[in-house]
Amino acid sequence: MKMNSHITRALNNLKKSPLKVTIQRTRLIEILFKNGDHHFTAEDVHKEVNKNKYKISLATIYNCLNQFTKHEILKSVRMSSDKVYFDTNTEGHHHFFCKSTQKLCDIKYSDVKITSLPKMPKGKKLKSVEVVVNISD
Amino acid sequence: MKMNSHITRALNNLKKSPLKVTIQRTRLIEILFKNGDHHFTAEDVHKEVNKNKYKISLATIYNCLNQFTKHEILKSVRMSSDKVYFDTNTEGHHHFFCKSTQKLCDIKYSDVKITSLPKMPKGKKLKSVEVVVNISD
DNA sequence: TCTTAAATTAGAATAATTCTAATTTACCCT
DNA sequence: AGGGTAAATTAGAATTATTCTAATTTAAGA
Repeated sequence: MKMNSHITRALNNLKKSPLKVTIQRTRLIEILFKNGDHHFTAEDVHKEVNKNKYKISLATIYNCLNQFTKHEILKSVRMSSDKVYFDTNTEGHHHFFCKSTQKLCDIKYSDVKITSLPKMPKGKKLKSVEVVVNISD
Repeated sequence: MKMNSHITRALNNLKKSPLKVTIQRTRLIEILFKNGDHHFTAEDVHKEVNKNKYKISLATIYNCLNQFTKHEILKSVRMSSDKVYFDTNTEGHHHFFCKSTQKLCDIKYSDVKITSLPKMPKGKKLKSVEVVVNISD
C-alpha cells in the first residue's frame, strides 16, 4: 500500500482521537484517502473494500464512517436522499432547517443574496441554487 | 369542507394538468392547502387523512404527492434524510450536485459569496449555511 | 500478562419509499 | 347516455439505506 500525505494525515488524526486503532480502521483510511478528495457512500466503500481479500463487514463500515465523522476525520453531507418534505409553496425559496426540532421553515429568495458563484463544470448547466440555513435551539 | 383561495387555486392547477380529477386527489388538495402548515412528509399526510372516515392508502398518497410535484401543484425538498455521502474534505465547503450523474463535487467556501441572510427565528442559533448548486448535463 | 471497555460481526429490525398486479374509475368518443 | 381504455387506486411485497442486537474478539493501559 503506497503512502501519501493524505493517508498519513488521516491516520494521525485517528491516533490523536479517542478511537482505537484497529486494522479495519487503518485499512479504511488507506483506501478512502489514497486518491485525494472524493465522495462516497457507505455502500461504495463496502464494494471497494471487498474487492480485496481482507473483508470488512458493512456494519463496521457504517460504524467507522460515523465515528470518523464524529471525530472530524471525515465530513458527511446528506443529500438527494430518501426522506422528502413536500411544500405547498411552489415559489422558488430557501429553507431554515432546525436540527433540534427537525422542522423546515421557508426563506424567501429575496432574503438571501448570493453575489458570486463558481463557474460551472464544463458541459453542465445550472439548474437551481438551494440554500439551507441550519439552525438549532 | 371550508374553501379558501389556496384550495381553489390548487384544484384549478389539478384541472389544468393532464392528471385525472379523482376524489382522492381532490381530498388531498383540500387537506394540504387548507391551512398555512406548509411542510409535511407523506407519512404526515397519511396520518392526517386517516383521522377522517374516508381513508386513502399510503401508496396513493405517495403517488399523488409525486404526481403533484411533477405537475407543479407541490414542490419537494429532500433534506436531513438517510442517504449520506461522506467526504474526505473536512474543510467547510459547498457542493455542486449533478442531477444527471448523481455525483457531488466540492465548491470552496471562498467561491460563494452570500451578502445577506434573513434574521434567525427567535430563540434559534445559526449553525451553518449549506449551498447546493444543482446542475445537469 | 490481565483487564475491560471498545470494536467487530452476522443477521435481524426499521424506515421511507417504490413496485406489483389486480381491481376500479375518469373521461373521451361516438 | 354507454362503452372502451388508459390512468388511478389499493394491499401487500420488495427494495434501499441504515441502525440495532447480542455474541465474540481485540486494543491498549495498568
